[in-house]
Amino acid sequence: MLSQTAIYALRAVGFIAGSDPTRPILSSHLSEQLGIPQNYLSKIMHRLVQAGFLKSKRGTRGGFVLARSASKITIKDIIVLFMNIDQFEQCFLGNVKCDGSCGMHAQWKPIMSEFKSFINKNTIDKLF
Amino acid sequence: MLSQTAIYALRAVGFIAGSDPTRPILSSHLSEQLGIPQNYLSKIMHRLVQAGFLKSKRGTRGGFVLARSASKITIKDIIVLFMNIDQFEQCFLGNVKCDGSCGMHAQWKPIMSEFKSFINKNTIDKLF
DNA sequence: CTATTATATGATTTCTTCATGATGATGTCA
DNA sequence: TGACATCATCATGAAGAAATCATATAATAG
Repeated sequence: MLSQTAIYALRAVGFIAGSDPTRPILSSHLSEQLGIPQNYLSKIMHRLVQAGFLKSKRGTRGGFVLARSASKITIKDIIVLFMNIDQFEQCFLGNVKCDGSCGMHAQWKPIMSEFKSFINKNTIDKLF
Repeated sequence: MLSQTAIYALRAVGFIAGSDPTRPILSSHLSEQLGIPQNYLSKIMHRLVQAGFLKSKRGTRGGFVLARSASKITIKDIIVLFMNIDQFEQCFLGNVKCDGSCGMHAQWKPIMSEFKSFINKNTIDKLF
């Protein structure tokens, strides 16, 4: 459902959201606590900074902090950075523009609606 | 959600289930109609034969037919052949053995339950 | 028996995702 | 200033999924 990378990103952001906001979190600390390969995580963090969800600070007492309130960042915001969200619009057998004629449509649509609503309404302060 | 290969397999099986059962379906015909690379499909078909869902016949008037009634083959039966179904048991952030303590568990579980029930109760005669 | 029609299958290539290692750049503090 | 801490970036590699190529094998028709 989610790519490994998206999962890593959500875990990392969630961890930061659950920490003392006055203390930057080290990339190495995240890596250790969450079991994410350090260098790989480093790139993920960088993308999160560039996208404006985190702020990074180098040097002593550096690390990562949230760039905005955790309750203002949805799970979906993070997911779209790391995976193609079009797949959530597809019908069961991968048809992007299913007009409802496929036999599964009526049953499949509500399941995906639930999922989309789930990632849309939940913010990262609920992750931990 | 589903791997490309699983989607191909379901489309192929669904197509056969919707065809005249007295006439074997050619692999080349499936490939054309469903837009699946021929040689790749050939291997998928072979796995379906080995697993007992299809019967194959070579030579003139050969092709593939269902080995048993379409209403006796669930979508899940096909899926498990082509992807690891464990991922459907995971909690939202990939934790296989989430004890319910994660913040998302209560919301996530019913969504996955719906999905699992969906693939379990629907048979391939409903695919077309 | 042989030409034709099909499926079967192994080897190889390509693409993407995930991961690692080494090095560069920058901020802090004594 | 200089040592160190920390993020940033580059370049490479490993693994799996997807796709392709080439060829083998089998059944049928005539």
